[in-house]
Amino acid sequence: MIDPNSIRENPEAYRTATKQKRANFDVDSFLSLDSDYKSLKQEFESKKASQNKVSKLMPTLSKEEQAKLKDEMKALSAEIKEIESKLKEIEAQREAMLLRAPGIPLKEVPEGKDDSENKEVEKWGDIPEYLGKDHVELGLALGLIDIERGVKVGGSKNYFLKGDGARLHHAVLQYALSFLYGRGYTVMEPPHIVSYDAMKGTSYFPGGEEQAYSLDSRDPDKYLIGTSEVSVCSYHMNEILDELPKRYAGYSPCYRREAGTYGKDTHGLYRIHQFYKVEQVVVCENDPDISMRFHNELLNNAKDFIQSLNLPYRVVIVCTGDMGLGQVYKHDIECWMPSRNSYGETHSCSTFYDFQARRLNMRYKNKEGKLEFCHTLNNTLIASPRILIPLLENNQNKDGTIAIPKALQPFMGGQEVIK
RNA sequence: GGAGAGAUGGCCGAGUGGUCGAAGGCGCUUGAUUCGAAAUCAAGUAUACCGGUAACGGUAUCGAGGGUUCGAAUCCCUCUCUCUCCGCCA
Repeated sequence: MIDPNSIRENPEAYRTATKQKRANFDVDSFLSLDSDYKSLKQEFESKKASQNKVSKLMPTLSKEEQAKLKDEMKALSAEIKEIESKLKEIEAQREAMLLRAPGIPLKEVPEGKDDSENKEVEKWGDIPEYLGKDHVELGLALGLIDIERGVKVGGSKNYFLKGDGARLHHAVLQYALSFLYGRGYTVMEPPHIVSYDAMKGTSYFPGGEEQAYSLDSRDPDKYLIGTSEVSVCSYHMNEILDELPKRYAGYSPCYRREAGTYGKDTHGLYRIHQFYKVEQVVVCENDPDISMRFHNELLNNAKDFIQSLNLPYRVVIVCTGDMGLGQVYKHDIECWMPSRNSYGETHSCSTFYDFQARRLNMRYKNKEGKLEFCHTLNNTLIASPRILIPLLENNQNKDGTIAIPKALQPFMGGQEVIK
């Protein structure tokens, strides 16, 4: 959520951001509604003030005087009620608009229409010779992945992992949790089913309803999370935090409807309805420098982690048109996926400033003792099974076996090879 | 799923129609006392928004929403959540 004052003070910046992000927001209709809202509210408050004044006087008066006043006050009361209902209506409209107002991208963010205009800023690792088998073939041959049966049981975009495939999947997740624990992050096992408020607070709703599974028939207002960011950020909803920063490692399954993606990335484990993710979440002070520091920390954690798995990757800075509504600064990390003959997105590192914290009503006392909204950030540490694509494909051997990266071996009982 | 009890400030807890943003206590802050501390005493101690340079004034907020009333923390309705008992259950 955007501070309405900030829109009043700097409408042009919001016009630009709205265009850049193709947000469903109109600065000028907001401003006009906002001014209606303000004047109506003032009218309401002054009428209410005179009513309160009389109410306080009432018990000191005689019966006759009271009766006389009551008749007068009846009219005022009716008037106030009418204004109040109008005010409520306009307030709701204003709130709905405000929820769709975009965060303004930092000056570092390149201008661009979509992901094709993201800019590569870093490249790491040598791309190995591709031996020709993709993860689906490898998975089938070694009994690691069974997509056909996944579809039989759960419909399209479903899968089974089995045997060493399932073990590798758990190993990489377990390793990720240990890794973040070692860097001072608090491991969180959060709710997978959340309320509308949590979805709204993290800015998935309104707007992202199509992408979320809803349990609506028997449990209205309950949704499956698409990332533990939703639960973990909402952990401090409506709270005043007395200790910052907070570093969390959220671990959860992620459920995504992937509506509108039919025919896109149909092959293998790239785009699926259910996966697991270890997510980094930071809540920190309301300060651009501090946010930037944490953005780099989160990005570095992810880079260090992939490097320890020895997966070639590149980092791109995400352009204006490919950013989410609330994000002001964002990098993606893409790992090399031989079967796609390209880098594929595996990580997404976002800085929100106070966009989510305002929606979540998550505050802290700053040095002057004043309450301020926190800043929030998040980044993937690892998402699996998508990460199995580069993991299997880049590590395949000529004899059809797969080398397990050194860092994962302890989490596979010391096993070095999948065969 | 059935039956009952409850939700008040940072915390505990009083408050069944008016002068209640809310007693009292705890906690916290400041001052007095003390060599210092404890104890004691005194004062202060919610948030948001609007107006004002400020002092200050106004409005809202007692789980959420609606209703009754000139006036609601207090009465009525709906919902959410918590607790206890019963049933079911990994």
